[in-house]
Amino acid sequence: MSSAAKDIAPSAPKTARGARTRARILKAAEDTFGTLGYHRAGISDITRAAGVAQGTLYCYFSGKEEILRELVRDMGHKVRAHLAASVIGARDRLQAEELGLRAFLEYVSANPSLYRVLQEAQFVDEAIFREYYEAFGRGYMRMLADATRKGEVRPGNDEIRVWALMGLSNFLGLRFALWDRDRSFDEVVATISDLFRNGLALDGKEKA
Amino acid sequence: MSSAAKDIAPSAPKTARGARTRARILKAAEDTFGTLGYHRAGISDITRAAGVAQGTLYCYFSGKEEILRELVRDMGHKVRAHLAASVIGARDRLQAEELGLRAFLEYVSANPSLYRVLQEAQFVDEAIFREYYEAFGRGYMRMLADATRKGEVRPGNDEIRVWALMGLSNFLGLRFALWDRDRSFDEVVATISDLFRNGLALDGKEKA
DNA sequence: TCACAATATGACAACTGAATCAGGTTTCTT
DNA sequence: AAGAAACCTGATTCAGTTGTCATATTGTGA
Repeated sequence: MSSAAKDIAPSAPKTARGARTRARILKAAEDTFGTLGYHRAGISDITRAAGVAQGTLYCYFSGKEEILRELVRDMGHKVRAHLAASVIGARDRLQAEELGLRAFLEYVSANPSLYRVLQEAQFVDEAIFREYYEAFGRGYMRMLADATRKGEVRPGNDEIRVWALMGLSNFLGLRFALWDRDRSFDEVVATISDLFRNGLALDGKEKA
Repeated sequence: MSSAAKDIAPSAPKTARGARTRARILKAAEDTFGTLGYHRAGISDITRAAGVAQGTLYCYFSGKEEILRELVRDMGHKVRAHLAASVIGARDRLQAEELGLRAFLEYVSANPSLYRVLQEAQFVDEAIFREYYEAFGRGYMRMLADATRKGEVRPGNDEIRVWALMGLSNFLGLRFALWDRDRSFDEVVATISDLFRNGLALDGKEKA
């Protein structure tokens, strides 16, 4: 595991051309991982899709794993930006949840590759996977705490809630955005909104 | 892809010894996949752990993938049995959810390997992965429908709810049972129970 | 225009790990 | 105890992969 040159990341591109090539490789890797999966995808599949030679890939990445890490980091930024933009102007936390869930479903639907890449990263480099969800969770917890202070949300253990909410979104995205779009996003959002507003139980709140 | 002998599953063991060996291989594969992951685990790792030769594995399985499939099927039965047993005697659906979530967390904690195997199966054979959750979901939907009829649960789109609930459990298991046991299961169950009984919102039900 | 630094090439050496199969061992039956 | 059937072995094969490197190309500043 202490090989000589393997872990040393190649230097960053120094010209615009290099930056462009690096980006092309990254995009090609995203597509290739997305369709073939991380393990089935070979370096040659990626470079062929990018239209570069095998060796070129190693000018910018130390190997397949580093590409995956880069992709996951990238995805973290993009998803968070997309969701953050989507909830601007929400009246309250509950409406923000609706907007956020819809935006997430739309994002997954439009970016199936990145979604798969993230899930597969769990088994390639668990640290980067955890980092993604922990970063996501931190932001989410801050929003819940704010909402609680404003009296929009009942007090509770927000860390647990946040993991529950992330899991919920994750599976809804998998089932209703990635696998089969046999339910409208409206329907999904409405159902979950009802859960957040009223719970599952039929009888009223225990404490008003 | 139409190779001659590859897809033909080897015959089932015909003696007790064969059955024992097959079981040993399966158990070794579970452990090996659990610690190394499906892809990092080699056939030789599995056979070494089982204390058999490489070739022996092919007496009972057509290859690595079939072992994974077998393991996922196995896990489906075991988890469902464990959860079904855990909710016997529940007063109502809400209490059943509490008991079920706790049993799930306990199961994950006690069987980290099988949990990881299931998640990785998503990228090795998506069909078997879907099958697992769809089977799970069907049973779950039936229970929700019953509970709705009994007036324990508000009417709603149970298919969507079930996927949300499965995702929620999945992430809570990952974070609080598999990764870090830094919160008691009591705390997790109580938080989710509150969500199911009262929702997230502070103000009361829209319709009493 | 020339020099030279960055970028790109692609054949290939080195390696990996799944699957095979000819032959040995154990267990059962009569 | 002999014979047969089931079971097990593990060195070897082989298809496929990664990462290397000597060489070629491109673009830029003096």
